[in-house]
Formats: sequence, structure tokens, C-alpha cells
Amino acid sequence: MDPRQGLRLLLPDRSLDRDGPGRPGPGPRRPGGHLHRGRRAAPAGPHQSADLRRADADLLHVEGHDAAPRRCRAHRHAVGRRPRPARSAGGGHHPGPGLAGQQRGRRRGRVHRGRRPVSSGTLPPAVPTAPVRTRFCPSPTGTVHVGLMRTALFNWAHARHTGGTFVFRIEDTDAARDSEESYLHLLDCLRWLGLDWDEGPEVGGPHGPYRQSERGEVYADVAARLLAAGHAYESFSTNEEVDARRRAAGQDPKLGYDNHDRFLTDAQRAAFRHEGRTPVLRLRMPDEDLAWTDLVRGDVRFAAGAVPDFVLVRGNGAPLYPFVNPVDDALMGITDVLRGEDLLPSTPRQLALYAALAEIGIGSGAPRFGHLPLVTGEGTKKLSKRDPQSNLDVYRDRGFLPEGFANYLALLGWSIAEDRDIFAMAELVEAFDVTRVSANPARFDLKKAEAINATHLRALPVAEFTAKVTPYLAGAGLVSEPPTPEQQRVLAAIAPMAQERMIVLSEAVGLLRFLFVEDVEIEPAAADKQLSGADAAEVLDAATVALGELADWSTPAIEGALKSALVDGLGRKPRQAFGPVRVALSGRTVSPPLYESIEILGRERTLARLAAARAVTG
RNA sequence: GCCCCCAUCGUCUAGUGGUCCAGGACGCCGCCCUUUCAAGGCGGUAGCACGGGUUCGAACCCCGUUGGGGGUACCA
Repeated sequence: MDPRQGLRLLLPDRSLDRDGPGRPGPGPRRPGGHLHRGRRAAPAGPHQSADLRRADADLLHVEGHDAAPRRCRAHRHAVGRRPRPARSAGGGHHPGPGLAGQQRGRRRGRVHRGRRPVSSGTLPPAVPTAPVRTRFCPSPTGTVHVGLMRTALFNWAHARHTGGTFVFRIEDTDAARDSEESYLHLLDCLRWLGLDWDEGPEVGGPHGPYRQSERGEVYADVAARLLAAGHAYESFSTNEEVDARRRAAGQDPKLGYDNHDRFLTDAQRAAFRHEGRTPVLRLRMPDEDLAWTDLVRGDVRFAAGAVPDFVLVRGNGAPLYPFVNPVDDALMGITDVLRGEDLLPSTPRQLALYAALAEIGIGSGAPRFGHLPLVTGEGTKKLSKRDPQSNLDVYRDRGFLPEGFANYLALLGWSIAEDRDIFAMAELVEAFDVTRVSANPARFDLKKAEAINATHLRALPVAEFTAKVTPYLAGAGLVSEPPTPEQQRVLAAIAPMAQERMIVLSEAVGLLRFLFVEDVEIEPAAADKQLSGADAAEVLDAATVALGELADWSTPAIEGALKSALVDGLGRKPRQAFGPVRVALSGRTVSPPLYESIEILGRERTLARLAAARAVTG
């Protein structure tokens, strides 16, 4: 391993210089990383001694718990977190290597003191190394869930913050539900949010392919080796049989599979086959507690025997998620798994699998886990994929800014500081610390998301705002693409005023339509409110006269003329004076500032609309 | 049922034994500004689930209760 690698980690994270908001660059490249990767390279040829592997694993897990620049903070956590001893009894241990400190009952993982020394003569000094490798591994089924993107964002931020690597992998093992369209959409969404990946689809990398549908041989090979090594076994029981056995034993059938087929004889297996049965492959769960120190939850423990042997491969040979996910993580050298809390109960199974894999020479044991809080909807329940509010497209289409939406997403379980919640992607990267992620479920609050986005929208340079708004106007047929010089002029004039009264980009269509059409359509409600009655007619007539005579068509002159005609001349309160005019010109009760709008609109259209509105008043 | 996770304003959170009669943000309410709507400024409303314990001292540590949630597939 390259000693410079350790040095690198002591230096400030350079990625910030390059990763401006919204345009993050590729992750930092470390010369040492390749070396490291190379040694743990797939497909798991046991071309290194078990000792070396084990030592490597220790290094990964003991030293990898933190990167040097964050030592102080991590230390603070280590001392400060409330101790939380495991709930269940039993002295079991972690199946994989790297459990130093696990029994110490620290909350928030990071245990640095009292680490056991790395005792290997063949490895470099014990400088914190093992660069973080996180991954995002969605399955391309249907819409993209905002909670899913929060998970992606946190994995990305964790990798970027630590100068690690962000891997993108597609878990398309369910042919019935996956689609190419969803796959492409996923890539698009990730890019839209500003999350770039260092390895994965369309980017490549040393551990490819990154789509599980293309990795069938890998899984078949691993499954065969697990079977040969005795970690997995063929199971012929049907659900009905398991059920019946549970009932016969006076147990709740909901307990699930009973490990009945663990020790079938060759003859029994042959007999089942003869019946025409095809076996599933199950992992033999260890007879020990399964525990880990969760990056966001502290110690979590499942009692031995609580988790039955689970299915790795279907009867038809198709590998299942609980199998392929850890296999790929191991093969791809993933060090940190940040995922939703809904997956927490499956962690013991994964732990057992990682251990079995390590024993047959694949990977180096379990990664660190951090289980992120669930994102809930209106009530207290997990935001359903069926709920329209969960669909990222809804927010994209409405014209949320990527940086605004990412900002809000980051707030779902994390906070940057005590008195601040507006920040850019680069600031998120700089400050993100996964151990400071909250364990509480987080409600998706549209109002707050909008408020955050509005702040980002207002902060945009006007030119950028204009450029972002233009496609929405073009999409509504209000301007051509690109806008004509005249449209450009109008846009430039109105943009600053539009910018500060919008929440999302799509609102520009309704707000600015009146400036880009010949005749305005007056909203019925607006007409009811402002154009009914003789008063409105009087106001419109006076405005028509005042503006018709106006020599200098400028905002100040328009203001002067209107005020003297309506407020002074008619004695109207400003509210009553300008309401009908506003509706006549914009068709709505809400518009950009009136005088400026009139100037932009021009004399001809202004007078025509006053006349049209006058006709409506009757 | 069983296993696991969680518990501070309506919502998201800060809080790591004294500096907290608990801070920020969104929302809501009021005022100012004002040609509408916003924006902006100022102010206000509202919370440590409960019971024990440890301690000189508990939002914070421990135990329990209650409540909420997740999981419990040959889905992912």
C-alpha cells in the first residue's frame, strides 16, 4: 500500500475546490487506491494467504473507522455518546473480522481508544488508511422515491467528505419489475441532483459490470462455492410444509422457515429431486448473536437463532437480493453501507453472509453500516412509493432547483449547524458527518422544502435565474427556444422582479404569461373581484385616458400618471385604484409590480387590454 | 405474535451531566414596509411522553411503562 495514501488523508479535502454547487466533479483519485483495490480484486481468487487477508481486514475495519482529519470529532463522539449495551443477552460475536471495540457499548460507532494493534509484519504501518467506499444500489422499478434520493445523497456526501469513492450499482435482479426506462431515469435523477459517481454505469470502473443483470456468472460461481464449503445448503421444503411443521410443534407459523433441511442426506435430496422438486439455496446461519455498531444507531444486536436460514438462490436459479447485495459489496470493496432503516432487520443475515464469503476468500468481512431514518409522509408511516409526494419527478417538473431540493433532502435526518439550514452542495460535503445523522424518522414537509428552494431561487444570479426559467416559458409556448431578442429583452427586464416572488421555476409560466401574449385571458375569479361594478369601469376609463396621453412611457412616468389620475383624480385608495388595472393587464390579481409591467407591456397592448377589460365590466 | 428501531415546539432539528425557566428553521399569528402577491424587517405562539433510579445537579446516563414505526417472501 502506498504510504502517501495515509498522508493524503491528513490533508484538507481538495474536492471542495472543484465541486462547486451543482457541478460536482469526479471524485479524487488516489494512487494508493488502485493498489488496494487490486489486491482485493474480484472474482475472489484466493491468491493471497488467509493471514494476509485477515490482516488486511483488520486494517480495514480497525483503522478504517475514521479518516485522520476527523479524528478529533470522532474522538468526541467516542467519549460523549451514551453507552448503550446490547439488549439481548449472550456473548456472541461479530461474524466478520474487525470487531474491535464492539463490546464496549459505545453509541455512534467510532471507537478509537484501546484499539488493538495491527499485528502484521507484511503490512504498512498502522496509519489510518482504507479509504471509504460507499455505494448506491437502487433497483430500477418505477418512480424514483425521494427517500431513495436522500439515501443516495448521504452516501455520496459521505464519500466526498472523506475523499472516498462513490459507487453506483444497479440491482436489477427482478426481471419482472425492472425496466430499462426506469434504469435510465435513475441515472438522470442522480445527475440532476448533482450526484456524480466514480464507478458504475456509463462510467465503468475496476469492479464492473455494475448492473446485476450482467453479473449472473459471478453469483452462480459464488453460490456454488458457498454450497461446496458448507455455508449454504439445498432446501426442498415448501412453505406449506414449513407451516405445517410449525403448527405441529405448537409454534406460530409466522416464525417462518425452521432450518429443517440443514442436514438432509444425499439420499433424501435425491428423493426430493425424484419427486420433481427443485431446491432453493439457503445460508446456514451461525449459532451466535449477530451484532454490529451502527454508524447512526450505536450497537445493535440480534440473538442467535432469531433469524432463520434464508434463501440465497431461488429454485429456478435466480439469485435474490439478500445474496447478491452483500456479494457485490464484498467484491466491490464497499466499506460503508448507508441505507434505510427498513433494511435494518436484514442486517444480521448480511453479516452472516459476509462472514461466510470472507471464509471462502471473497471480500474481507462486513462493512460498517449506518441505518438512516425513514422518510415519512403526512402521518407517521413510511412515505409510500404509491404516494405522489414520494415521486422525485413531481419536484423536478415543478421546477425545484437541484441544489434547493438536495438542501432540503439533507435536512431529513441531518443538520449542518445549530442556527443554519441553507447551504450549498460544497458546504454539505464539507460538513457531512454520518455519525451525526439523527435516528428519528423524518417527515417530508413540502412547505419547508418549498421555503428552502425559494431561498436558493432568490440567491441565483439573475442571468442564471433567467436561463433556468426560459425552458418553462418555452414549454408553455410563451417564448421560442431560444427566445427572440425582443423576448430576451422582456425576460431580462422582468426577471429580477419575478425571481423574488416565486418558489419554483414553473410558476414563471403563470406569473409572466401576460407579457408574452397578445391578448390576455382574464381569470374569472380575478374578474369577479376587480372588474365587476361601476367603480372598476370608472378606474379603467381614467387609466385609459391617463396612459393614452402619456408622452414618456417609462415606469416613473406611468406611476405618476396613474397615481394622479386614480388616487388624486378619483380619490381612490391605492388598493382600489390599482386592482382593476392589474387584472386588466395581467388577467390575475397577483402579478409582478404594476408600473414596471406596464412599461414592458408597451402602450399598444396596455390600452388594448384596458379596453377589453372595460368591455367586460359592462 | 415474534424480532428490531425510535421518542425535544404542529413539523425538521440543536442539545453529548451544570453555561437550558431548552436554541434555530418551516408553519402559524401580529406589526412595519407597500400598487397586488411576494420578498424583507421586527415581534409572538409552541416542546424535553410518563414513572422510577444514579447524581450535589438529568432533556442528556440506567431501568421500566406507554406510544409510534419498521421487519417478519423463492420482492428489492
